[in-house]
Amino acid sequence: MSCQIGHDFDKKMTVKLTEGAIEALTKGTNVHSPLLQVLNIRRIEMGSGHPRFRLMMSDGLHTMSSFMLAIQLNSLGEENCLLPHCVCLLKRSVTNILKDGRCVVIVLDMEVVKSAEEMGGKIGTPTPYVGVFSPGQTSTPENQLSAQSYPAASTASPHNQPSASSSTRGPGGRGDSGKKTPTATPTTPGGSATKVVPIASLNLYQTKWTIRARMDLRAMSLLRAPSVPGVKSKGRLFSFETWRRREYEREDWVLCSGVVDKSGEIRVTAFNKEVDKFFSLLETGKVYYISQGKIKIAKKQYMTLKNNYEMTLQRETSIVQCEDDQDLPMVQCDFIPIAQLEHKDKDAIIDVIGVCRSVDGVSRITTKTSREVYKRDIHLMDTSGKAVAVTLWGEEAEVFDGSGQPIVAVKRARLSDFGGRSISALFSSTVMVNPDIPETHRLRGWYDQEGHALDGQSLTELRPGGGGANTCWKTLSDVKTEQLGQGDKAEYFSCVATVLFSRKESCLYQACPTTDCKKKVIDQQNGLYHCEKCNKEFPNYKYCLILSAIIADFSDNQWVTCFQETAESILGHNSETLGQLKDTDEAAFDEVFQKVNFTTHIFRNRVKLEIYNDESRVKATVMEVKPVDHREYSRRLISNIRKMAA
DNA sequence: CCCCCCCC
Repeated sequence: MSCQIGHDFDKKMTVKLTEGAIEALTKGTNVHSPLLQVLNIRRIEMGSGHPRFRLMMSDGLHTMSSFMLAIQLNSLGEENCLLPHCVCLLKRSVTNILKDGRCVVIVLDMEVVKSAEEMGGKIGTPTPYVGVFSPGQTSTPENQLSAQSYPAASTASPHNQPSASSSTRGPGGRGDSGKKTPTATPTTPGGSATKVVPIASLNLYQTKWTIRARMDLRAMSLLRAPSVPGVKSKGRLFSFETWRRREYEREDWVLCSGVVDKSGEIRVTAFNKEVDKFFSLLETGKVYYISQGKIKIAKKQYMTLKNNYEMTLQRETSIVQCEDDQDLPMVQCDFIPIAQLEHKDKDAIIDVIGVCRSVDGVSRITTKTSREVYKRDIHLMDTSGKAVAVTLWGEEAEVFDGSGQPIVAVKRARLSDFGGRSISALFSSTVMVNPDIPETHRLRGWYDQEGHALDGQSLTELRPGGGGANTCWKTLSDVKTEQLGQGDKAEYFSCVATVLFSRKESCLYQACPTTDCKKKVIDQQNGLYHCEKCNKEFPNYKYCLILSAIIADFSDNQWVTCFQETAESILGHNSETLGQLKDTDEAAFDEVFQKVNFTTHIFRNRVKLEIYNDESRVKATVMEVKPVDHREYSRRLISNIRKMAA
């Protein structure tokens, strides 16, 4: 049947919606990418959590208003892409049947194919769908769904028929029965309510249990693994927040979290379908009833939570929010004062908290197994005046922002003996920036009042000269007295130095226009330029830089050569702009070089003995130019003074 | 069903 269009034939589009799709979605039968029309959209504020968008959709035959946008699609709602009457392709969704039989379709991926404007009106005369609900239910599900209840509850599977509503009862015997909401009454799919048991009592043999536990989603991590049959993939670590920002992708997903109650904690893992189903329903720090999870023995080597078992979510698993959760503890940390780390064993799993007083740069390293990974050390100090380096990995290292000296807590990190004592964040660690706990406020007050003035003694021994682990700090006179770079191979050092002079003459050259080729071209005097490296002729060239400069610190000065990137960052302009200035505005070009004088930077230099016409001399090339971090620089100077005084 | 936490 073709769709019916309204009265205004000349303005409206003809679109055939997927009639019967709503019935199929609620029944959990297969329906492939149905075309649906948005009839209404409503934003629901969720208090502390993300707002949620609820949609009334039509398939031309029926309407249903319990479509929810998964949080990762919130931008569609926020950016007004889903206006009433637009037509959408529902690419991925998951249907959840609530305890009382109401049905919620979580929209995981959806594309607007016709805008509201193009459509102009409602297609056909769809009627509210009432098909699958329990006998005796008189009203349509949409007017019963409350903002409080729908995101909290999700039953086992899309195919689970909502027959349990009449036989549900509370988890019995707990102190929460008085204020129970309808969502806080978990049942198994069979309809039998199960007893709430402590996490510590979970075992391999009993399957009819319900736990009531706080979701420690801050510990949630996701592995995304390309599904290549027969190939065990390494996967990749994502932080919870980062995943939320990502577009949903058709890949294998694994989700880990911890849940805790008074008796203990257990690791919870979900895979693909269950990730789809539960991920956008769960919130950090909320309490849920969980039943019908699969209990397995945890592998020792990956056991960082205090439990010999772990749980995998499966098709039958039910997770239902418990609103009345005051009695359950928040996720506990057992912080060890940094000073005491000296006495702890290597490889101990510990919780640590401190002021992040400095942050090293992010670096990309190659592991023994040729894996590339980001790494970043941050330095935490606590009221003991002791400090320690904490290594963050992967995306966490990449995005970490230490501005404003935040309080950083790391739960379940591993103590390492590298450099004396240091700490490494693990897959199962939780890194919290300014967590809202008393320790944070105590440390903040201490640091702002007195701690900031402390030099702080680090348990992590830095390499001679201080600074970052890889940084070899030298004064310019050290470089000469130590005869750095005079051997066979090049040597590298860093210094804080000031530009005294930079040579504007012949700093620009005509280079091959090919991307990544910086070879000087030969002007053929016929309008063409030849690149010997690419062995090609071009009608054009680009400007590149070789800048000679004198840099100086208090001890000495040094001629250095800067190539493209470092020259650009010293001069503060890109080579193309400089080339144009040189050709069009000589005075402005000169001024650039004037302004560069007496600017101070961190230089990382390469020194190597080079031989020209039987004469050898050390040539210094600038590899990297960075702004001076005065706080860190001062600390290093103080530390050097101490060493000299000692 | 993941499972790796790496490097200096």
